[in-house]
Amino acid sequence: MPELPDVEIFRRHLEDTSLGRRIDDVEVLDSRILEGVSPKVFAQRLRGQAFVGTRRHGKHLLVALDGKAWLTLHFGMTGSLRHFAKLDDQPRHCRVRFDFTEDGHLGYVNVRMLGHVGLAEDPKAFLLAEGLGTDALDPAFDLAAFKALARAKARSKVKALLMDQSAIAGIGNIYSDEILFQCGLHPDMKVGALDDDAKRRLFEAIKKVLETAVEAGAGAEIDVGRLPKGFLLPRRSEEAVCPRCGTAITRIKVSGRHAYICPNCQSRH
DNA sequence: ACATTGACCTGAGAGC
DNA sequence: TGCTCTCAGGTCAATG
Repeated sequence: MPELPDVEIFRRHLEDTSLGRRIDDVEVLDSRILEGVSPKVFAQRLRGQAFVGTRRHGKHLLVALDGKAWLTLHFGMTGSLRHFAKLDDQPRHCRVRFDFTEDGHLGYVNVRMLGHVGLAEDPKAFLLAEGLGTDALDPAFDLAAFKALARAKARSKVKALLMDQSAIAGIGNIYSDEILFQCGLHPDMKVGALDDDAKRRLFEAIKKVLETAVEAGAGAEIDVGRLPKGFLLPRRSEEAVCPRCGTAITRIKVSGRHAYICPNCQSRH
């Protein structure tokens, strides 16, 4: 679930429900999710602080506290964020719970525990240490920047480049498939084999697909029913057919991950 | 410099 | 009902 669009939606959910709220207490329900800090210190540092701002970079969410620290959140494959009113409503697999002095609780939920929650002094230094490339939706990431990346990563497969967080931050398995489907490129292609027009189409698909997915997530999560009809995303199965040409969708393995493609629409040229 | 594999975790769903 | 197997939207380390 949590690729850039999902994390952006979590960010907005936090802004809508929890910004300006003061933390009365913090409950760490599973300490394995914490990175670089003990539950005791984590709770001590947060108690009495308020959430005053948010920042997303790729799949990472950072939350500013009115002290100088930042809360850092990464969601792995199954993480999410949910505000709830009463303790009775605490979602399953809630690993960290922020209890506000008023207006309920914010839960960091994560089934598979692949993800981390921590504290950072300085967001820039934190992102640098994580080794992340530019955020895929950052306006500074433009066609020229993408072409420069493509030159540097000419020997990678296109799907691997899209998912490489040190190159472009925010795209994972699902959205890399969607982007490649939308611009008609085969995931197995070498980046170096893309001509100028293919690079431009790929770059435009990155922006378009991610923006469209964020728009489809006005609620707390992406509603696949609100995605355009031409999206592959709701059709990730081998029983599905291409929304464009009706050819059977197939599953192949690329760079160690399963990719769903339309063998008719996605060419190697 | 790249791809591949397995490990980290838990739960859902399929098949028996 | 319950067992076993496979799979999953992320990342990291080890290996080829």
